[in-house]
Amino acid sequence: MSAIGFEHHDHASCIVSTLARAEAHCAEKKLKFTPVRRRSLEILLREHRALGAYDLLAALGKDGHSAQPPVAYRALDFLVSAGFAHKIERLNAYIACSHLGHDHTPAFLICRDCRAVAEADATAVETRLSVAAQDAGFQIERTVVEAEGLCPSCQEKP
Amino acid sequence: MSAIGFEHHDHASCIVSTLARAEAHCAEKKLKFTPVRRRSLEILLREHRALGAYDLLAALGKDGHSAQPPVAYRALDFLVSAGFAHKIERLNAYIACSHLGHDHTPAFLICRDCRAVAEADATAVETRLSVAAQDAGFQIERTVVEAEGLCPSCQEKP
DNA sequence: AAACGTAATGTTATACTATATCAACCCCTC
DNA sequence: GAGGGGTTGATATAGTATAACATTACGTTT
Repeated sequence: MSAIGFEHHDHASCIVSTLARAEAHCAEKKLKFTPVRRRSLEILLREHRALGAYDLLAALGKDGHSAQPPVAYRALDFLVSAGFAHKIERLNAYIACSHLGHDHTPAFLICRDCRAVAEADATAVETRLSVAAQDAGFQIERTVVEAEGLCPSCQEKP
Repeated sequence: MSAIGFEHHDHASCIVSTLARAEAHCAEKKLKFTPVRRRSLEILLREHRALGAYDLLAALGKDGHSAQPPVAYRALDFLVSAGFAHKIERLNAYIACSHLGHDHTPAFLICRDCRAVAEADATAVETRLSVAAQDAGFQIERTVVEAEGLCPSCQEKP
């Protein structure tokens, strides 16, 4: 498992290429990548951290979009259902997907100090859970795996 | 892994024995099992499902306790930190622990239809995740594992 | 027994998260 | 160019959670 999020990378090009992939995905699936939706994804990518719906809303407001809560929630719902973003249940916040385009079950590593979030792969975890759930007759549709703790840099602080 | 929650059991005796174990645990650890806290656990046990803080609050109100939100949240915080209850992040709700007394990392199976919640053991999941996180330099303190889907009885419905 | 410290509770107010509802608009198609 | 489905705009309100401070309870020290 490799975790994306605690190391540096070329952020500008990551934004551009992710937007391009999102664009392509929408074209292929006949989804409407409208201005609000596109702008919302841009904001999530640019911030590169988990944003609350109201944080997104404020950012949208700054560039002239309507700033009522449903606008943000709709955009987030779209991004999540399209697989462009994930909701972090523990934080009631949303983050751009780090593996856009790949089918995956994400696990999140959440730093309780700086709130940084890394996305890791939880496919193995989900598989294991799924088999076990079957014993109980339960049919899993979605899995939330979130670990809270300290990221590398916050472990060094006092 | 065995999941507790989707099958029938002797509910009355389960409540009594769990309360007794909680009592003993508090005595040993010098924790104060005050009336509100005890009553809150009783309510969670009796309902045997995930309750929102305001559901608990309403139930507390019915038997004369003060019914301001902080009362419920404080009681829930106590129960959770003592290990008597768990928070289901996906539902913003709380449920009495099914394995009180045993040290464990729970996983929850949440039915999206009837909202029933079963508690399973996620120790293996957590171990696996923990090792993997170490590669990223991340130190896990707490893990949330929640699976959403259909419970046995809701799979049979149309 | 009185004074003190700490933890728990009571109470008010407010912050934060999320959705219901309905009207207006856009685009596509027939 | 009329109808229909999906998106957006806007208002209102529901649901979840905590800050802040006053008060009470209780064990410990003196």
